[in-house]
Amino acid sequence: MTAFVFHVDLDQFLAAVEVLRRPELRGRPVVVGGDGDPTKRGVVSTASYEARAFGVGSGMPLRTALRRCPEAVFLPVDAPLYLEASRRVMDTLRSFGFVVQVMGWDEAFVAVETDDPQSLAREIQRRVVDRTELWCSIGIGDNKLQAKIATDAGKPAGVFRLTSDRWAEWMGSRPTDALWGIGSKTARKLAAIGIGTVDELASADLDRLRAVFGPSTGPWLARLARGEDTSRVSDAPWIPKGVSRERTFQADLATHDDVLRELDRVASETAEDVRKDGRPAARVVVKVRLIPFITKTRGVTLPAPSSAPGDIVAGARAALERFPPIERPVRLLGVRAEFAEDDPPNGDRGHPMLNSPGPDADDG
DNA sequence: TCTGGGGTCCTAGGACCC
DNA sequence: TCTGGGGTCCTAGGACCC
Repeated sequence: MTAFVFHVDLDQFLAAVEVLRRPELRGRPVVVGGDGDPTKRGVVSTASYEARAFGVGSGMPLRTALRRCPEAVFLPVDAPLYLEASRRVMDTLRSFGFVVQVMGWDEAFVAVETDDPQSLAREIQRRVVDRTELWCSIGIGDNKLQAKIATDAGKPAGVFRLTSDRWAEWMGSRPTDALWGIGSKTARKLAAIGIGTVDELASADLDRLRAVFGPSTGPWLARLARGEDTSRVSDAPWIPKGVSRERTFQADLATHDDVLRELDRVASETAEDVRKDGRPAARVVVKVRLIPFITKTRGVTLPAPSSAPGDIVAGARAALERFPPIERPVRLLGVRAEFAEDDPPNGDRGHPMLNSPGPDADDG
């Protein structure tokens, strides 16, 4: 028996769940996002494959999606529905007896032991379809990073293996942002120092990377490019560090009174989440997005950690006063409450999503 | 094309201390 | 005159992910 990591990712998850509820939508372009009104501010959460054929994709403004595919069916995000479908999928994955790490509504890592990973992956897919009527794709890797990247190559409804023996051949000539953790900004920064491909990053000079990206991030980028990841698949319960609420307004806020009124509303929602959590908040951070899409944050540490809604709202007002005078229309307000740190800080910092042991924790 | 909402972690710079 | 050398904490911003 050999250990592998599987990455299981539901295909067009939100759209697929909507089609189960309304079978007449099958085969039609379906776009899930915002409150379902494509003339409002909002973005696409999931587009069905039929909609993708029109150039509609995740993260795209709904107004753009409407222009590209006027005949699409636009639906609001129905979180409770997807959460329930997700729970059934995750329960199905756990029914195999392996450790399952849930990564969101529609994906999970599974730590498996098998002599035939392809067959096991097909078996998992089959059981998920039988129990939930939802199709997933499965990436097979020696670690989470490899498995995560493998999944996309198998979509839809596929199985793809990207283990260490195949890494360099499959990834080497791809652009650096094909790696999980490198986005457009980092890719551009890498390109500026002559690193365009995964191969080039894998063999890049570490001191150079340290100088440009910092002592921790630099070497980590090189490890990513080599397909290295020592983090474990963990089913430990997730404990949020804070809670936040934010609102983009359909019409920008023009007056200070409007801003104050809406800030109180958003802060009250955050306060309600704090109350539900049960832990007191230690710090409150306000986010303001101005026209044209300029985002600033200011925060305050509360005099003492508190769960009282009045204290959260007062903290938000105090944070707002730390901004320079707001002289442009406001398109978004957000309020985040951070809980007091009970545990000592984790010295094993790694990738946000990989939860890896970090730069100093192993041989590198 | 005019860009949601909810998160996490890393980095840099200033304050402060010895 | 030309300004130590750390260490830690706090804050704002950047980047990324689902």
